[in-house]
Amino acid sequence: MGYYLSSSHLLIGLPQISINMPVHLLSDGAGPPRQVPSHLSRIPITLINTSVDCTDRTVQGRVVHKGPLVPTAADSFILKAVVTEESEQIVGSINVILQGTLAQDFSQSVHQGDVVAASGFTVGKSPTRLRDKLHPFNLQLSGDHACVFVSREVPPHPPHPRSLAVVRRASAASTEVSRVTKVPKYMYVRLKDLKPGTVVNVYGVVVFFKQPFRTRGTDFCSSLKITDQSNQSVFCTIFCEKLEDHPKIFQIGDIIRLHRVKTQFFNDSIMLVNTFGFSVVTFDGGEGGPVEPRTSCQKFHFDETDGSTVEELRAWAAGQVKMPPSPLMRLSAVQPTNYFDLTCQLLAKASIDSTCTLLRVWDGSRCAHTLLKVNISPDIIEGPPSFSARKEELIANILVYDNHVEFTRQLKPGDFLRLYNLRAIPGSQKVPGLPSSQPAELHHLSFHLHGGTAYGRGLRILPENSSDVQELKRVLDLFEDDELNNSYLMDTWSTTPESSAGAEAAGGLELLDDRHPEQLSEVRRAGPGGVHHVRVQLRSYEPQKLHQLLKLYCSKCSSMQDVPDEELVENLFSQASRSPVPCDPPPWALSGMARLPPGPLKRTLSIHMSKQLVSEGKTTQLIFIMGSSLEEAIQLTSGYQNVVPVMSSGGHMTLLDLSAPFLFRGRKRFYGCRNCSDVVIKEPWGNGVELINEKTIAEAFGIQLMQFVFLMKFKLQDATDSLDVFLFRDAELFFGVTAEDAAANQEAQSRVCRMVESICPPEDSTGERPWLHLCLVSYSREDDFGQNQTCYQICHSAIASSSPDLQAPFHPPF
DNA sequence: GTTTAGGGTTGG
Repeated sequence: MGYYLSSSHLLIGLPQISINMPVHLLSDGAGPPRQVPSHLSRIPITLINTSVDCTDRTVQGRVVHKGPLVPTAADSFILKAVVTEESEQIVGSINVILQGTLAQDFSQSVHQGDVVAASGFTVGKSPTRLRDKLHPFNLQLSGDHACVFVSREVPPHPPHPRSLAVVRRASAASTEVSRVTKVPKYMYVRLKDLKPGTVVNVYGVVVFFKQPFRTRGTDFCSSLKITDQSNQSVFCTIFCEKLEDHPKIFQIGDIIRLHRVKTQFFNDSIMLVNTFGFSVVTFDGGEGGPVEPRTSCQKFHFDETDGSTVEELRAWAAGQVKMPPSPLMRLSAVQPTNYFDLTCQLLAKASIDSTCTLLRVWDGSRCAHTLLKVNISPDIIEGPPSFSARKEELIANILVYDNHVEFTRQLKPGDFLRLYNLRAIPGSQKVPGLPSSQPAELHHLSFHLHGGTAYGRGLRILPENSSDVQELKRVLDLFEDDELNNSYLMDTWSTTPESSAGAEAAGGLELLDDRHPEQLSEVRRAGPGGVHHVRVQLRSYEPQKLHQLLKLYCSKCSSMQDVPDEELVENLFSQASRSPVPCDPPPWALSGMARLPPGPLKRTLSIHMSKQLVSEGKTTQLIFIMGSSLEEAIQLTSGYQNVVPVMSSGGHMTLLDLSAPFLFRGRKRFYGCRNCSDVVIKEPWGNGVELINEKTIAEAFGIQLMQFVFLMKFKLQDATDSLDVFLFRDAELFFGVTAEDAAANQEAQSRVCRMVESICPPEDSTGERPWLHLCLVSYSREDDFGQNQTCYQICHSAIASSSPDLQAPFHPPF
């Protein structure tokens, strides 16, 4: 079936379904969206870039990730999704950013797994491309022309006849629309109103649960206890043969909806057991978060009343003091004898014997106590046998016993896990499988997942899209970043402050996540390895000269350097042209003199072009120039797509010193890393290379391409403390501008400058200093003296300005 | 047309 979503809620003259949602059913159908208007032609995701005209084009693919609906300033919304297109071994994935009512509609009506077609989009640089390794560009959908067509897989069976299903059965033979009229809704019984011997539907907040465990019968069993606004708590037992049919409960406070459970008496109280036609859906219990149903069921009823029921239960539970506290702990907080739940990533595992498996996990924080070391022969370890000394310090060895061993067999290194009711045990322990000559050391803390299911003991894999995993990944990613070992981030900032121009606009900062803010003093107390949401003002920032916040960064050796200024580059060019040593042109080159458009030549300027490219008529693709000034090289970019300045060295053609750009493309300049490049000029178009750009040229010349990055230091303050934080990893997201654009383009630079001034108006201006909602991640790094120091970075936060000036989409003028 | 379990920690 298809929907038409549009930010202006356009109906295009087709029947409307009576679902009370701002979504319009066009026609029934399965497979690829076939109701897409015929004037739209499809463009493969892999071909998307900013120089392709995307008017009347569609991008089609499957929604493999759907992010939360995030409120922004000015009462709007933003939602991010990832769409994947698979065809003939080519797989392309691209980030899709939806705004406004389109984001709301998408959030409500589109599920992960749906096939969508998007049109009316604009193409932008993806600020997360370095991190998510997805497409270098993204699709931006907002405004009246943007729309999304949705198609959903045909469910294997017709839905329950009484259900007002979001997903209706599609008939391949017919495109007739089945209208839904006056469908009876599900009735939900309050828990205190349950009567024995009835089959009911209920909603509740989970106050206790066990992950499914194997019974002596044919099924797995989930045990849980739920409560609701009637203040009654009721025990439930769910029997299902398949694990995927069991409730997906991640933590206490989750919301659960049970359909077709029967009531029965046991021990003088009423309880619930699943019965025929049973189905279950769960939701995160966090107030303000997106209402995303968790189910493996393809077809399930979900409408706007479900959304509000979940919200009501969340709000009610948030005000209940009797709700059990969460046993979740970071490793850094764990004390001897604690029982606790742990969210972590599995790094390696080893089967010790039939009753015990070792899981090596981390959560990015460091336990305050010395941890048990388990020496396991490398040949029984699945995953890396060892890690860097720095990382090993964060790894917890967890011994999993008895009934839980079976579940660990399906785990793979890299999985995100939640372990329930772990025990931290101090002192000497007999570890099974270890020779008695190697007893666990005294006073070392060991972690055990004991046998049995008491207190919900167990473990489960958490899906990557869950918010807890997303948060954990941000912490872990930071640790993995080698750049954080780079002392650059710790260098003293030598910039002298200078007064900037008056602030033009008062901006606001919007966190792409809605949490209760913490105070800076709490953040400081918490130490490294955490994610914090704060409400702060920006007291000052460094550097104050904007061009200095752009750096060149090598992802291979993690070195960072300033972008060379114009004078330095000019000098390198004039040095290279001062010694006109003759040079044998390479055998593949045609050589001659350049005509510089416009204006006369100031001196001899020799040029080299590829014979092959010239023979193919591609005369403007690539030019090598020798003896030119910087200015002349820049002029040549108007006539040639790739301009490579070269010089003669030992009779051979070579590049200028790598402090200079090795390539000019339009306004963009590309630099190579001095440490990691091994320059040999070869034909970049060999081996069937069709495209000539900075990547293919760098590869052919043995150059390690450097990236433009932003790096700033902010001093944040609130009523309790002040804190120095870096803006680095998520800086492009923060500014909504890529560093590469800012490097090539004055307009982008001034945009960033205005944004910084809007959140930190100069002292002498009348502008008020806005309060900013920011997400901070804390991590530990070693300083030059071997001391661990806690650092902070702004993550996952973006400027959402109310100023029209800043809000206008940015289009590079070329 | 319904067996299984029916929360509650000491254990390597």
